[in-house]
Parts: sequence; structure tokens; C-alpha cells
Amino acid sequence: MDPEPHRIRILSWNIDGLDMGNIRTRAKAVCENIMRETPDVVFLQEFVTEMSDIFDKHCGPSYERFQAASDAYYTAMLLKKQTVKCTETKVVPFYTSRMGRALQSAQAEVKGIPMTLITSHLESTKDHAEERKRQLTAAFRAVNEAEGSRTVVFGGDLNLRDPELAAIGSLPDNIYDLWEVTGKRKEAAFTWDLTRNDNLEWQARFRPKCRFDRLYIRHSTPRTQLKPVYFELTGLERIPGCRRFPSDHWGILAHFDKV
Amino acid sequence: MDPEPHRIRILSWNIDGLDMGNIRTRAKAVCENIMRETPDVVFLQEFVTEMSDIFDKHCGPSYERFQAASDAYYTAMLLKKQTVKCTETKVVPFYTSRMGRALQSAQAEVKGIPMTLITSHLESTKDHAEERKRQLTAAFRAVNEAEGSRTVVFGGDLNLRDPELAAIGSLPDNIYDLWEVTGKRKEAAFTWDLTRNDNLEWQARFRPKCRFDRLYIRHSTPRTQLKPVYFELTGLERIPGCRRFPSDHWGILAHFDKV
DNA sequence: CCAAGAGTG
DNA sequence: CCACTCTTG
Ligand SMILES: [Mg+2]
Ligand SMILES: [Mg+2]
Repeated sequence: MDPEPHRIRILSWNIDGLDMGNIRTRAKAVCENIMRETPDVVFLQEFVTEMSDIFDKHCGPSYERFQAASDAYYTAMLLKKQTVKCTETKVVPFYTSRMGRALQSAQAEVKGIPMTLITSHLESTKDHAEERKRQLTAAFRAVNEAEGSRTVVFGGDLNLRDPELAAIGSLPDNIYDLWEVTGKRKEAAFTWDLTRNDNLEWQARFRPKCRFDRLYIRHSTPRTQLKPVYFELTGLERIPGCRRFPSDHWGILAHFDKV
Repeated sequence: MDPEPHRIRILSWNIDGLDMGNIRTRAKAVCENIMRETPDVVFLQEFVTEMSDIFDKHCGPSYERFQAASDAYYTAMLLKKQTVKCTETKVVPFYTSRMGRALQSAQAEVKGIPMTLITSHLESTKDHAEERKRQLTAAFRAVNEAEGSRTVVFGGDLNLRDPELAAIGSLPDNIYDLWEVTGKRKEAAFTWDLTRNDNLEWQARFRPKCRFDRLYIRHSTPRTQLKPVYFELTGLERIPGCRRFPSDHWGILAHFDKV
């Protein structure tokens, strides 16, 4: 019995597997967040092997996990067993990435709606804007290569700065930013925000904040099947004990209504 | 008696006053080059006080010199006494420059032609592209603020990369690159070329070459008064004795016919 | 994973 | 004054 038959939720979160400090405590906090929010689809970035057994234990009963790799750090997708039927998964490395980044995708039916789910952790840091723009362009191309009958949600830690998006000609006309179309809520803008998140060792006076993590939707045609209704941050609470956040990034959680 | 009554020549040269090695020997070589080429107008970048008396001695009899500053390093203009009547000089600092850069200009009659002469040493290094683009935009604005009856030549060490020019919308329609309109001669493209110029101490394997130094013209209206006919590099010969070049940049020399 | 700056080849 | 890497705040 689905208590929310008309609602679909998708979470994306960079869970900072590169920080070995409290890695298992933080991973457990991420899992508990997922089991509390119960999104249908989860995109994870910076998943590392050290987290595998924790995710197996906490999320394994409810979610199927697809990993883009098995060494270093990588993306992963969790698909809720109750509501998602996955028919195909794919990983396409960005061959010019210097950081081992890739585009991970899945064909799935989510509460009966045919969807293409795509995530990535695009090239990091301002210095690598050129490579990142190539990757984003490739990702948008992948979005639009999906069959028209499918609703496509693409997102992840895109490490994106707005001028970079402008430089590649802004968003394709048929792709929408879920934070934007749900009202551009200021409280949900900055997904990596060192004025609020002190997980990183940071001795600089300047506290940067960026909207690195984003989710996009391309609707199915001719009939739109999902209506974006809400976009929120998650992972905002400190873990009791270590007093750290689950990650240096907040998670982003998008809510849709079936229409 | 002017041996070339229908010819005007303008030289621009970054003479590397920041390299104290052989500074006076190199300055003298620059002066000798000027006295040999006898351009009507000279734009200099990286002029330093240590060169003043050398320029006074060698070029002082033939050229009037206007400096944009008197400390650190700065631009200077030499105007040939025989052929140029200067009525106004101006220096406008770029207030967001972190390197003390400025736009230096002069109103002058060159062989009877009313001209606005503008030079600058735009913000250096790839890292400072944003500031450099602002400065270039301001320079083009200054070019087009000159009265239509005047022929404007603007140029110097612009430290420019082609994508930066593209990023600010390319050249204004009425401004022409003198290297381009004289045939884009490959031999005259790279004005800072570490495959040919070893003045800098350089231990890297990669030898960069860039077209940092550029000259632009905006014609007078309704009647064009100067026709660009040739564009060449100068300062290509080593100085006997120290075996170094006068500067790490080549000079750029543009030739015009009065029409 | 910010922005500056320093050091290397 | 290149590109890259590293350190520092
Ligand atoms: Mg990270
Ligand atoms: Mg220099």
C-alpha cells in the first residue's frame, strides 16, 4: 500500500566520501535521512566503498543500489523497491575528465511513470569550468536523447556557476531547473554553504556559498506526467555525538505530483 | 622636408621594464630601433624611470614623450616632433585594476590628419581575464567616444586571448584589427613568442606564444583618411654583446597610407 | 571545495 | 608572463 500514490520524490546528495572523518557515522546519518524521507529515487555523489555495508544494512531492505564504479569515489543511485521498476542502467565515463567523472543513468518506471534518471558529479572547482561545460553539454544531450514518452530527471553535484550555464547557451528550452520552477526559494538556493556548514576545515575569512547541486526535468510529450511542486534542502541537522553534518553539501529533495 | 608625406607609421611595444637585466642596454636598443624606423607615433608599455635618460638622449631630440605615470612601470607615448601636433593628453586609470593599469590617450594631428591615439597595458595573465575584459570594453568605449571626424588608433599590450574578445561580443563593427586587415600574416601573429624569444628565464618544456600586442583602427567619418597597408614585427634582432632581445615582446609596427 | 598566492618546469 | 600544482587563509 503506497500512502502517497500521487507523489514522487527524488533526492540528490553529495555525501562527501572524500572526507574520511566520521565517514561511517555520516553515512549512517545519510541512510537514516533517506529512510525517514523515503524518496523514490536517490542520486548520490562521492559514494565510497567504506559506506557500502552501512547502506546495505540501512537502505538495502528498501532500496536497490546501482553504483557507477567500485573504486575511488563515484555516483550511485538508490531506487525504492516498492515504487520503482528499473529496466536498464548505464554508466558513460566522460573521457576528458581528469577526475574520473561519468554520467550514470537508469531507465525506470516510477509509480507507473516511464522515466529516465540521470546523475553525475561534474568536474570540480572553478579552474575546471571548460571540462565541466563539456560535461554539462553532454548531459543535456543525453537528456534529450531519451524517448519523448519518458519523463527525464537529471541532476547531481554539477559544481556549476551560473555564468558557465550562460556560456553554453543557457538551459535547452525544454529542460527546467526544479529549484527555479518551484519558486526559487532563497532558503533552498545554496547547496554548499560555508556560512551554515562547518564540516570542512576552513581557516579563510571568506565563507563561500554556491548552488552546486541541481535537478532538472524534461517533461514527456505529448502529455506531461509530473508536476514539480516543491524543492527543499535536507541534511541540515547536526549528528548527535560528533556534532558534524552528514556532508559538506546539503541534500536536495524535489517533490512531484502525478498529473 | 618629409620624405614620406603620404605614409604614417605607428609602433607599439612592451619594452619589459620589469626585467632589470640589461635594462639600459635594452632601452638603448629600443631607442635605436625607433630612430631607425622613425614611426610618427610610438606606444610603449612597461616604461620605467631607469629608461628615462636613455630615451631623453636618443629619442628626445626627435620625439616628445608623454608618460602615464612616473613610478613603478607605465605606458608612454612618443610623438614625432616633425609630423605630430598634440593638443591634449589624458590618463584614465582603470579603477578596478589590481596592477595599476590605465588608459592613456592623446588628441593629435598626424601629418595633418586629426587623430585620437590610445594605448594601454591591459591586466596581465590568464587569471585576470575578467578585469581585462572590463578594461578592453572601456577602451572600445573610449575609441567610439572620439569625434567622428577623427581617426582613432588604439593598441598596446592587451594581454588578450581570442576567446576573451569573443566573450565581450567580438570587435565593435566599426573597429578593425590592423593585423587582420593587413592580411593576417602568420609571420606577424605572435608578439610574445617563447619559441623565438629567450629573454625570459624559462625552464618549462612548453613554449607558449600569444598575440598579446594588438593595434586597432576606427576610421573617421564620413571620409576615411587612413588606409592600413602593412603590419610587421620589430625588435627581432639580438643586441650585440649581451645577445638578448630588446624585450620579451616583439614590437608591432603598422603602416598607413593617407587617402 | 573558495580565492590568492607561491613554486615548479 | 605559460600551465600546473601546491599551500595558505
Ligand atoms: Mg566534495
Ligand atoms: Mg612584461
